[in-house]
Order: sequence, then structure tokens, then C-alpha cells
Amino acid sequence: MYDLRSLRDNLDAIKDQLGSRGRDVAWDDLRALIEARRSLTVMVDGLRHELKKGSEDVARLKREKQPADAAMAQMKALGDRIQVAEDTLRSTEERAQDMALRIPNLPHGSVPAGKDPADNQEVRQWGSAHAFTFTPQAHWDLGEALGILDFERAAKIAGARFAVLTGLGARLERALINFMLDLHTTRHGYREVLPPFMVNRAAMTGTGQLPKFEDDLFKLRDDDYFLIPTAEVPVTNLLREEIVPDDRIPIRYAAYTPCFRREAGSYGKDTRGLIRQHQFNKVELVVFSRPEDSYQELERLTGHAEAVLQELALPYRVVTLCTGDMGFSAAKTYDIEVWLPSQNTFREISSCSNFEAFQARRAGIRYRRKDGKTDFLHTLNGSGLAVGRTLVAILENYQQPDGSVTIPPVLRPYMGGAERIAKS
RNA sequence: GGAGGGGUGGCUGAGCGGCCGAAAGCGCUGGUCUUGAAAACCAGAGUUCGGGUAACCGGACCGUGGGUUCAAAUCCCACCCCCUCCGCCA
Repeated sequence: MYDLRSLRDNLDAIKDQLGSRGRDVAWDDLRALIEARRSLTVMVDGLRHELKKGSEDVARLKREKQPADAAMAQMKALGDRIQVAEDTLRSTEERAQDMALRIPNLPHGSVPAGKDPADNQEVRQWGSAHAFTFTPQAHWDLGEALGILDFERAAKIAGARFAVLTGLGARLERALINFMLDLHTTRHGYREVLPPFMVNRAAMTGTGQLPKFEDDLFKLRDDDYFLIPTAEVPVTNLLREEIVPDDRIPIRYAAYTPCFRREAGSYGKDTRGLIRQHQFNKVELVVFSRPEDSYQELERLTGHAEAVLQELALPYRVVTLCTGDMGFSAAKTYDIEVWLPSQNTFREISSCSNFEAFQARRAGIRYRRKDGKTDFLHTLNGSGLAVGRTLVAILENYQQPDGSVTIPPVLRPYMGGAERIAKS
């Protein structure tokens, strides 16, 4: 989001630069609201000043045993006027604020223009797809045959887009979580965090899920809590309304959490398998950076996510999302896509974004610069990685002609030494 | 869930409804002193909104939101959070 001050000063420039990303914004209404807020502020401040002075006069008159009734009546009337003006100011400010909260972030200059995933730009590829001597099976067929995935019973106890993992499947999921966290905390310098899986409205607004995307979230009926759609929400909001000393920056957190998404509007997409679930596990990387370092940090962060796939020897590519495919809050996003042989294509397994000061302004995340001034930090995050999709990639890429699955060597210590998953 | 106590500046902690953005101590920053450091002494220092090129001026902020009053950190109400005890509970 933009603060109202810079919106007022740069409204036309912001509107131009947003282009089609800003097509939902009623710019003229917003401009009028911001200007009204400013003039109302001037008025209210003046009236309050008068009231303060008047009240001091009353105090003085009373001290000097002078009659104060006239002054008091005058101040009473002034107070009533202030009340009215303040109410108007408050509602004007709220409306302006609400509009500002619905404006998406400005894409960075290096982001390719475009309207859909077809316009994304491939940055690099790593590894090469295994040449199968047989037709590779989809992970859901493999998993069900191996007795480690159970979608039918998941539907019975919960519904569509849920899965039950059992036996070595459950063990593999847990192994992946531990492997990823260990990698990021010991080799990449992240501090591990285990946050709440439910957050309040303020946190959701801070990272940009609210107010615009409430329909995508699971919400508790009797409390104003939401299930987190990603660890980004609780972890980024860890520093909400704080001013961080310069010497603590950069701050890097790695967090495992389940993620909950309603997937409204995705009917018919990826209906089978683990790719698109209402609940999935993810290890998330979150970085707080000085503004001048944030794009360097984005490259690092992306590299840390890629390292997981390299360790697992899974082929992937990195793409830069175009302006039309980027999320609401991001200034620049790299997607990492893993190779899925059964679909003969790359599928997203990580999304690494620089939000610049967009989230920091919403959440009040600031730091004390060396010159003593406060400034907003830049926030970044990336999946490191989506665990369910990683499990999918392992099942499909490591499958054998007999339907068993080899366990990648780096995971074996986490699997009690097991080397393969076979039908038991 | 029941009973009681409490939420004030980086921290500790004062604050008769009016001259309180808020004492004091600690910590912090600059200076004096010192070969250097410590100590001592002096000075400075919150966040935010608006006006102004600027110096500066004005408003708001004492958990949050309402209310009473000419005037609220101080009084009233609701909510949130923390602590103690009881109940329940992994």
C-alpha cells in the first residue's frame, strides 16, 4: 500500500505505472477523498487549538474567581462543532484508507509486461528430465497403489481437496519438512520459527490478504481469526508496528506451517492428487532487508529455495512472473517450477517475492537507519518449499518400472535409512 | 468459565480532572575533564499527522474503542492483553 501522503503527491505517476494492475481503482474518488482529508485535518487541528486555548482561559478565570460561564458555553459549542468535524474526518480517512489498501503493488522495472502466465520469462533451468523407459505414472496412481496416499478416506472425513498420508508417505512428508528446515537453518542462516496457524484480521491486512481477498481464506465462525494461507502471514507480522535497530538487519526466518486455502474459483483445476489442496504443508523463508539490499536478497532467497531441489536432484526451472501474473502485494516474483514427468511439464513448487515496502507500510515494519531516521524495511519471502508438491515431484521423478519409488539419498537419514518405498 | 490485580516513553517507575508528551532513576547520544577508559558534571534525545523551501508552527498519541466534562493519562462503560488464585484441560 501507499501512504496517503505519497498517494496525494504521486497519484498520477502511480496510476500510470500500475497500468492494468490498477484498473479496479476509482482514482478520481480517491484523489477527492485524500484532498478532503487534508483540508478537514487542517480545520480540525485549528479548532482543537482554539478549544485548548479556550479551556486554559476557563481554568485561569476560575483560579481568579472570575465568572466563566460565558467562556464555558462558548467552548461547549466549539466542542460540538469539533465532534462533527472529527466524525467527518474519521469517515473520510477510513474510506481513503480502505481504497488505498486495495491498490496493488507497483511492479519493479525489471518485471516483464504481460497479462498471463504465457508472458512469464524463463530465467534458467537446472537438471534434466529423467528419460523413462516406461510411461511414468501420475503420483496419485503411484501413491494409492503403494498404500501411502488415500484420497477417498480424506473425502469421507473432510471433503474434496484433502489427502491422508500413511506409512512411508507420512514419513516422507515429515522427512521433507525436517530436511528443508535443517538445510535453511544450518547452511543458509535462517532462524527457525514455529508461529500460530491462526491469525487476526490486522495480521492478514498487514501482508495484503485483506481486505481484498477474504473469500480465499478460511475464517472461524465465532472468532475473528483466520487460518493462515501461508507462514508469510504470521512470520512477516512478527515485526508489525516495530522499529528494528539497524544492526539486526537483515533478519531471516524459516518456518514450517500447514497452509489453508479455500481455493475459491479454482473449480475443475487439479482436481486429482496433491497439487491443489485445502490444507498443505510448507516451509517458508521470510527476510526483512534494508531497501537498498532487497533485490540482492531476492536472488539469495531464490537460490536458497533452489538449493532444496538441487539437493533432491529434481529438475526445475526459474521464471520471472510478468506484471499480469504477479500477486497483489509483490513487486517482483520468481516462480520455481519442478519437472513432473506424468504431466510432461513444469509445475510451480515455490514462489519467491520481493514486496519492497508494500507490506511494511501496511504493517508498520520499520527500522532505525544509521542517520537516526526511521524508514520502512523491505520484506521478502519464498517457499522453501511447498512440501506436498515436493513429495509429488519425488514420487513421479523417482518412480521405478515396478511402481516402487526410490528415496533420494539426502532424505534417507530422515527416513530411518529406508531406500525405497514399495508396496507392502 | 469464576474471583482479584495490572497495562504510562528503550527499560524501571511516579502521576490532586486544568501549567502533563508526561517526574525520577537506569540506559542511550553529544560535550567538558582524562594519555586512554571509568567516574563526575553539562547538554540532548519519543512516534505520528498537517502547514511551511526552511527555521519553525499546530494537532494527535499514556493497551484499544466509546462516553462524561469548558478541559481526561487521570472519572464512567465495553473490549483486548498480562499476572495471581479457583475450575476445566493437551
